Amino acid sequence: MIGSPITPREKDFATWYQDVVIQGDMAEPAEIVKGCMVIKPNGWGVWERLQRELDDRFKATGHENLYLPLLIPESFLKKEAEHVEGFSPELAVVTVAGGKELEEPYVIRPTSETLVGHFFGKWIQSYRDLPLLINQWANVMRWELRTRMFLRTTEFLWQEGHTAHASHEEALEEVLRMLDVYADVAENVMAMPVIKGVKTSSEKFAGALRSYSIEAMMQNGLALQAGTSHDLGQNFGKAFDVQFQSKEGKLDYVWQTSWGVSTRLIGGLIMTHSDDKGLILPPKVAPRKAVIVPIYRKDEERAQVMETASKIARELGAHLDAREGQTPGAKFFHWERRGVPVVFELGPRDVAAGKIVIKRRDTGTKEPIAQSEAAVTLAETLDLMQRDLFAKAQQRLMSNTVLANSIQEVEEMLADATAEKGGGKFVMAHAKDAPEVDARMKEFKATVRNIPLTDGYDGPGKCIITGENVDRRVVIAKAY
RNA sequence: CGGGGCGUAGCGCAGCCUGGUAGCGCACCUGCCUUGGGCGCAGGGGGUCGGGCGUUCAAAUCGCCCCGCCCCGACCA
Repeated sequence: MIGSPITPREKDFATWYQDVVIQGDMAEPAEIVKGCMVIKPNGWGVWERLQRELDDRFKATGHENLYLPLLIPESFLKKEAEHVEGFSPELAVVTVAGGKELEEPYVIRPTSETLVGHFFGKWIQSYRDLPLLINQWANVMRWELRTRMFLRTTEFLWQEGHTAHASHEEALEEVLRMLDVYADVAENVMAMPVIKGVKTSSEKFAGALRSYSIEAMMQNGLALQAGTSHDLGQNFGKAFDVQFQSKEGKLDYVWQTSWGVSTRLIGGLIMTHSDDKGLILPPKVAPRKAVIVPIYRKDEERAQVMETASKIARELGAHLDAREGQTPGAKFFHWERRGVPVVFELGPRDVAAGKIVIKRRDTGTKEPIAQSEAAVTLAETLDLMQRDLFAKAQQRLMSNTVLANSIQEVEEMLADATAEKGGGKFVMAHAKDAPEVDARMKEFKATVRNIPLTDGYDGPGKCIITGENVDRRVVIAKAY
């Protein structure tokens, strides 16, 4: 329950994560619905902020929101061979409705490429209809065998962007543009450093030509795919007969893209910043940036403290914790585990001196400041905390990234890494995008996370499995 | 689907082996007292013991069946 101790990261990282989610009042398992969760107000508040940051950027890049049905005719999924093969194991299917067996079952959307294909076919006739840039905020369902709150649940929330273009070049630009948007939000809003890259063929989205991802490193060194952007080529255009007439009067299939991030981001956020005391939220995503805890003994002290506290709370837009019957100590713990970036303490001594104590969640540092400077100091502190959190995460990413020049080295470096015990690393090695390479990695439960878009190392080299030349090192890690 | 664990008050658990009609901590309610890092004291409310069947004078406890949840693995954003 809320108020219970939090398992230290050292002892068991996976349990720590669960504890932080629950103690931080972010979410709880929906015990009555297998694999699903209840996202509580503190967690939903973070999602709302992420949504806004993302949505603003989608609009700024010319996209419009719409909404498509939750149910998809089963036959739609089957139109793209690779797509149906990839998704069929995890589909939930509606076969009975209104008390009758349906003639054709509906699948609950696992993603909407097929519906989009159908409607794009209706909406697109000529090159004048292109590019078509849409996005949907929705829930999707994938029947996962193993779930973890935020990281993988049966039902989850996301946005899925879908676009159609007249040329492959233009589509590819879109794919990379949106990957940049994701990296921007991850790094500058969530303070979570990521590596942009291309997925290997065996890890790509079912039905795509190529998939791109941003990969983040959690505190246990495991990788988390935090966002994906797909170059769908003409695969869905052909499957759903989405043709347009070019300026020259020729018919051609459209070039499509799709891209998405989900509530999984919140899991990444938690595993990037939080500590053994609970949640730590970067100021830009925190539903409550600052809370004031009043301290008093007698009634006359209470009156004075509360008057000053509510005045400052109004000025700062901070939340005043005016709950009666709770000691200040209990309140400090309460806000600490919920990840509030800044907590102010205001007692009789401070009121008398015209001061207030400001405390930072991430560092735990506490200092008295003049009340008149509270607003400025708060703004500075939030700004500094945002940057410090990013710097700290980036430092961790760098110090846990290692180079390897043989498959044995890679295997050794990742041998002890698990979600519970930690010890994960990003191992940079030369490796080809080939099935035998992925298969070899799988033997020790690692994967090629992606092939970075920019080479931060020593350029070309020989693949550690096939010996063939490849032009850069790839990210190999164990992942969620 | 395989391996492990667990279902007893809102939450966390004890009781079960050795049957006798349910208890502890936290939370909650009332009063007093306290308040600069989880206050204290006193009193109080709250239970189909996951479900079904069976054994028995008697089942939380023994037996059989079922259901659910969590963790670990195989699949995956």
